[in-house]
Amino acid sequence: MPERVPVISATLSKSIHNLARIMERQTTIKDIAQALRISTSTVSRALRDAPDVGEETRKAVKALAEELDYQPNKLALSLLNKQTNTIGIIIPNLDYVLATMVRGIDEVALEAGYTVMVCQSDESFGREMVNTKRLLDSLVDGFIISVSSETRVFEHIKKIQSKKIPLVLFDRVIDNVNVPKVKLDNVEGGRIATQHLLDQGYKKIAVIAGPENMNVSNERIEGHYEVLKQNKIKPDKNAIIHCEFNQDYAYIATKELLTGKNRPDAIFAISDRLAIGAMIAIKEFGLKMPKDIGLVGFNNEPITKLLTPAISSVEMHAFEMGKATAKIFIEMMHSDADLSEKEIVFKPKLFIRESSNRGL
Amino acid sequence: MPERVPVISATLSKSIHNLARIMERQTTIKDIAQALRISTSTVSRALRDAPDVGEETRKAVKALAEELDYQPNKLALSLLNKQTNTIGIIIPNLDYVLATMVRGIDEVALEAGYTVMVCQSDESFGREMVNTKRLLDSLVDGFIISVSSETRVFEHIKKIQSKKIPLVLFDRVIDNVNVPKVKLDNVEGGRIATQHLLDQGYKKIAVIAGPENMNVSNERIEGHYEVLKQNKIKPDKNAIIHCEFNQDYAYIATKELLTGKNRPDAIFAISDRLAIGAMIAIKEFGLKMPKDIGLVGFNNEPITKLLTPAISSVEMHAFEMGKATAKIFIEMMHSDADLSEKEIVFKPKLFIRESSNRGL
DNA sequence: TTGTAAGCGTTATCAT
DNA sequence: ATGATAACGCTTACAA
Repeated sequence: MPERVPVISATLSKSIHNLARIMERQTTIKDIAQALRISTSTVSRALRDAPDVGEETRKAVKALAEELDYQPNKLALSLLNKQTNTIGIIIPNLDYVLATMVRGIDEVALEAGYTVMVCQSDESFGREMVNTKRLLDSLVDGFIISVSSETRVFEHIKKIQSKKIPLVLFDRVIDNVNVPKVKLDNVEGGRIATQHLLDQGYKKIAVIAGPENMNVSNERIEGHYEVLKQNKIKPDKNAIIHCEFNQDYAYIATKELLTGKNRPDAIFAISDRLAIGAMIAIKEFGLKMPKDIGLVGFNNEPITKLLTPAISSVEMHAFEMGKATAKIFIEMMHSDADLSEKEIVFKPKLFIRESSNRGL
Repeated sequence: MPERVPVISATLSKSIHNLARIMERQTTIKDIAQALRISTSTVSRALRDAPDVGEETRKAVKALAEELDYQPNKLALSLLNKQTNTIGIIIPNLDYVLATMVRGIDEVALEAGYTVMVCQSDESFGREMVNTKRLLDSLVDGFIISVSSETRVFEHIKKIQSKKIPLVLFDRVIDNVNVPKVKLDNVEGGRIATQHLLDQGYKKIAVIAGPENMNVSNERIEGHYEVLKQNKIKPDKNAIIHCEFNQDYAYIATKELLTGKNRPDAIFAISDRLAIGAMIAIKEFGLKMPKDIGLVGFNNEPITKLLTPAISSVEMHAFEMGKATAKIFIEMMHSDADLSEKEIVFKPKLFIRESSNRGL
C-alpha cells in the first residue's frame, strides 16, 4: 500500500510564514486557497462541510482557517444572496417601554441570525421618512416600525410595501395598512382604567391624551367612552385634553384643567410620562391623591411604583410584545404564508396603587 | 450643420416599457446601461458627474436613474471600498443616560454619513464578547464602547486593536488601554457630592457603590475619600458598600446600612438608580430626608426632580458626551493623526434638591 | 467621450 | 474530488 503523501501539509508549513502579513487584513478564502495551493471553490466547500471534499483537504483547510482566524465576509455573502440578515427598526424614541420592546425584538432576532438596526424618529414624521430611506439604502431585509405621534401620511410605509419588503408594525400601529401588527388592546386599557376610577368613587374623569391623530391614544379614549356610556355617564368633550406626548405638555394641560371651572376629580393619563406631568401639577395645586383627586397612568413603568404617591398604571407587556413582533417577522421571512392580516393583541392589566386607591 | 440625432433618447423611450419589470427589484447601473445601450462604466461616470462624460449622456442617464428610482447598492460599494460606514456601539444597557448618549452619537454620526449599530451587553461580559464578534463579523468600520460592570478582562478590546480597527471608549472607560476616551471627571463628581453633604452638616456618609472593579464607581469613591481627608475625617471602609449596579441591590444594601450599629446620616449613591433603591429603604425605615438623613445621587436623571423628596444629583452631560464621542470617532476615521492618547473629560455639576438640602 | 476588463469575497454550475 | 468560470453591483485603470 503506497503511502499517500499529504501534499497539502507540505506546502502548508511553508506558507505559514506569510501568516503575519496575511492577518493584517481579514483573511479570505483566497488566502487559504493560495497557501494550500488549491482552488477557492475547494476551500469554500471544505469550510461548509460539503460532501464531495477529500478528508485531508477538509482538515487542512479547517486547520488553516482556524489559525488565520478566517471569518466569512458578510458583505460578499449579502451581495450574492441578496439578503443582509438585518432588520431595520424605526421607533419614536427610546423611553422605557420602547427600549424594553427593542430588547425583546433583539433577543429573538439574534437567535434567528438577524441583526437589528435601530433608528429613532424622535416623534418626527420627517425623521421617520429619512430613517426609512437610510434603512432602505442599507438594504435591510425588512422593517419593524412603531410610528411617530406626528405621522399622518404613510408614503414611507407604502414605499416599503411597493418594494415587497417585509414589514411588521408594533405598538403604535396604523390600521388601514395591510401588514401584520402586534399591539395592545388599547380600548380595553381605556376601559379598565376608567372602570377602576369609577369604582373608586370618582365622578368627573378627565383624560390627558396624546395628539388627536394618535391611534393608541384614541383607542384608549374609546374604551373610556364605552365605560362612561355603560355607566350612563354623559361624556364631556372638554374633559379630553389632547397634548404632545410629553411630560411638560401634560403638566400645562393639567394646570388648565385644575384651574377651569369644571374641575375633574380624577385624571386618566394615557401614558406614565403624561401622568407624571399631571402629578406635578396636582401637587402644585395642593391636592392630595387619592383623596382629592385620582390618577391613573399607562405603561406601568418601574418609576410609577417609586413616586409618592405611587401611580396606578396599565401594564402593556413590552418585552413580550417585542418578542412576539420579532417572531412574526421571522415567520414572514421563513414562510411564504400571507401574514398580512395577522394581528396579535396583548391584553392590558391594571396595577392599582396609591394614586387612585381609596380602598373602595 | 448636421443635426445630431440623440441616439440615447430614441432608445430610451422604447426601454421605458420595461420599467415595471425592472422596478420589482432594485434598479442597478446595469439596468440603466442596457436601457440606454451604453456601458455600465459610462453610467457610473455620468451618475457621479465625472468630467469626461458627454452632456447628453449624462442627462439621459440621470433622467432614467431618477425615473427608475436608482439607488446605489451599498453592499457592492462597501465590498469595493472595504468600508461599511457603520459604527458598532456596545453599551451595558439602554437606561436614560446611555440612551441619551446614543442619541448624541447618532446625531453626529448621521451627519457624517455613518450609521450606528447598537448592541446591549446587559451588563454581561459574555454578551459583550458576543456583541464584539457580531459587529466584527458585520464589518463595522469602528467601535464605540462603554464596558459592562462585569468586564474584568479585555480580550475583546485587544482583538479590536489587533485588527487596527478604530475604537473609542466612553463613559465607562478602561484606563490601561491605549485608545481615545470620553469620560466624566468622576473623581470630581465624588468630591462635589461629598463636600456638599459635609457642608449640609452630615457627619457619617455611606457610599452605595457599584461592583468593586468598576472604574467609574471607584473614581467617585476616590473623590469621596479625598474630600474626607481634606476635612480631616477618618474614612471608614465599612461605609463603602459595593453592590450590583441595580436598584434592588441598593435597596438591600441600604437596609443593612440602616440596621447596622453604625448608622450613617447621609448616603452618596453613585447612580440615581442606586439612589432610588436607597430612598425606598430610607422611607421604609421612617427616616426623613433631609432632616434625618441626606441623599445624593448621580446622573441627574429627569426623575430625580419628580420624586418626593426630589433627589440631589450630579449631572454628567450625557448628550454632549455622546456627541463628543462621535466627533472623536469621525476624526479618527478622517485624519491619520494618532489620537490614542486623547482623552476628553467632562466636568460634573451638582444639582442640589430636597433630599440633601438643609439650607445650610 | 466611451467601452473593456479586472477586482472586491463568496458560492453555484459546470467541467474534468 | 477538484478546478475554472460566472455572477452579485460597482468602480477604475487601461484601451480605443
